[in-house]
Amino acid sequence: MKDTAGKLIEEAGQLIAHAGYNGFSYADLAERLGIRKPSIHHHFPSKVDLVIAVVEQQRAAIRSQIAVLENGEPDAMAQLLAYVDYWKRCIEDQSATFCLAGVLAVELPGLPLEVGAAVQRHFNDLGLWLERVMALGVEQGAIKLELEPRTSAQFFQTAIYGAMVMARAYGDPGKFTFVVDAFLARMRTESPGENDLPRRSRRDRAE
Amino acid sequence: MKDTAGKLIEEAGQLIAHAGYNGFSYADLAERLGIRKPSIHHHFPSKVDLVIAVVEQQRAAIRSQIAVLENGEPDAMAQLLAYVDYWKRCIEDQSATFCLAGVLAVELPGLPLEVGAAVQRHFNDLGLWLERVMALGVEQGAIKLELEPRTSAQFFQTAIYGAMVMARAYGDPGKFTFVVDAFLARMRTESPGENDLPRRSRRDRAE
DNA sequence: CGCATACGACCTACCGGAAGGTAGGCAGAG
DNA sequence: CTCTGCCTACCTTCCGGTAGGTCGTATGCG
Repeated sequence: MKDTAGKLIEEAGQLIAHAGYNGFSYADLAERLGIRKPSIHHHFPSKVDLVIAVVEQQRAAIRSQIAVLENGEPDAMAQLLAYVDYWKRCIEDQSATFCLAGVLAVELPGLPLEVGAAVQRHFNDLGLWLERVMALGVEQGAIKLELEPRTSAQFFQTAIYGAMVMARAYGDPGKFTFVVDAFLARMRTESPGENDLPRRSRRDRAE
Repeated sequence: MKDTAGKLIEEAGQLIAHAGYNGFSYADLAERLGIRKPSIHHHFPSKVDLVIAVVEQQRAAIRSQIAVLENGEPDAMAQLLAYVDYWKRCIEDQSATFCLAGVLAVELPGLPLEVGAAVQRHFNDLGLWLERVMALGVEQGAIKLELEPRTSAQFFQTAIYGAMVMARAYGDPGKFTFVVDAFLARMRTESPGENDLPRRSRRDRAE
């Protein structure tokens, strides 16, 4: 039910997550939408415009999701799990096997400057939110934190993106879940089972 | 003092690490070497051949470095630190701001199959070595390991590549060192100085 | 030794196709 | 009557790759 511009952003996002900025063309995109190549220019004058729109849309989506979590979910660990579960689902059901901003970040030195700037804004948003969640989690006693919230947040972000690289490199989506779960286990306070929080179930299924 | 084929592999490696497979061309490469574009085909018939050669050369270099470490350095933690220090130096002095196989891994779904296979071989080599080192480290009591060596190795690899993504995304090479050090700190046995094993010297120098 | 041959490394010139992008037109809805 | 959304036709530039030639050196051999 989306308009063409929206579909363009959506499809472009998938293509970027698949093979990066230089890995897709207006021709690919046009074919997916069932329109002609120059029609894309009507919505996005240049490829740079399009890709920036894609990143900014992703950023907006995440920001609004963060807002929902921060307003509706008081528990820090539950917020983190919601975020992690989102990516677990995306990666395991193949609907998105990598964060598109992550792909762009890796090829960032070769990207147009404005695209790079948008990517950095995305990472900043995410990093700042994680910092808030970490601080909250320590306060709540759900997260053990021998380090400062800032450090833990960066560490967590590293684990997420590193796990995506691993899943790609080994061609095994399960690797993401496996690695991220191992990380979460270490981050929790000791003996999480005896905590005040209900835990859904065991997912640690051997790989 | 390298021959042209060697220079091509070296320069291509830098270009790939910079912007990925689709982010460089034979024209770029020719300009760097000061030769004409078609001359490259004399050494590497196709771009796929060239890139595979680059990955395989990198892989061979790492394999031989691993062999040196495993024969000459009995201490597991010291082996890990040597590996980490290598990347710290490369990233902080900007001589290589990302593992080229890592860049290729991220865009793997859009790569020629043979290139993807070479990239996976590289990751396998690295993963298997890390597994051996982890097992050795636990045996030596230098690494605390509530998880199996296999899991810890994957976790470590995740941290390395995740930290590279972070350094790129935030445009800050220091982030790599920062995050990796935080990871190493968590991985070590508590108060490593009071262990049963003699440790050569303190290398934990704060960042 | 002199000389032919062969080969490696590079060159110029060129190809078909795909890249991102432009110009201008046409149909339908407000 | 205009504006939006799409079209066809076309442009320039760059892509990876080919064909074929030149030069220098190394080798084989009478």
